[in-house]
Amino acid sequence: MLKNEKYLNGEPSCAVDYAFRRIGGKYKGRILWYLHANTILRYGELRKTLYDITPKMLTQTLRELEDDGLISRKVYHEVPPKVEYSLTETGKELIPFIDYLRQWGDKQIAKESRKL
Amino acid sequence: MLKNEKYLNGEPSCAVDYAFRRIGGKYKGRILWYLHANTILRYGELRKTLYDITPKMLTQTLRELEDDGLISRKVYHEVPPKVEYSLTETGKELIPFIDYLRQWGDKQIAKESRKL
DNA sequence: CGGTATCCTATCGGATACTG
DNA sequence: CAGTATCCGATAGGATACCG
Repeated sequence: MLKNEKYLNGEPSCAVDYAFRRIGGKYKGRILWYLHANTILRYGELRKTLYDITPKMLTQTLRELEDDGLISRKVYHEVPPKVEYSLTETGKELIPFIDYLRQWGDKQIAKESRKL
Repeated sequence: MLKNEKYLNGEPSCAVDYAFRRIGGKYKGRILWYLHANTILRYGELRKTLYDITPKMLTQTLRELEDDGLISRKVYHEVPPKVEYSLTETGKELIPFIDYLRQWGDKQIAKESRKL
């Protein structure tokens, strides 16, 4: 398990590293979580929910998640256009972990506020 | 759960974000995982295990983890010096989650290699 | 509505040399 | 052994304007 050094230069050095590369980044965790909570979200809805994201970052992040097979993108060829995002099966497998992390985060935030 | 927008400018916008900030970064996941697998590791042992990390990044990352209460640092005032790192109770709470993520990563890596 | 394009800056992380 | 210090390059992310 240790010394799992089969990947060199640029490749993940272990599965933990591999996974973190796919869900790291400033907004990926939140996007996955919000998609889980709502099943389907449109581009504009994601933008409102993530209120502090720029369109550039939102598009970029959504593309990366799509390329990594964590979300799927459904385009409706209408006017005005409509695009829906949802979790893939692979993406859904990450939800228990994100939920666990969220609970842990809540606990730490509560701890911190008690100290103030 | 959504619209958890009590944190503005610089503060985490939700617990998912909060948690990702603490375990994000290029090496944090691996460090936590290796410390769990070995219980205690010295600075040089971590450096060898993370083989691709520079001393600057290792020290910096360890300090951040320590400041966030995820690991503890024990200094032996000897010559030559000896410093041991281990997980705190709060840090240990993250292990099941990291392990889940690691298994997920392993599965994806296996999937990818089947496609090649 | 759902994006692109362009430009810019700040932070992250790397290389290397040095120290108590 | 366990770090610091300094400098530097890459890249993640932000601001703003525009487009089909």
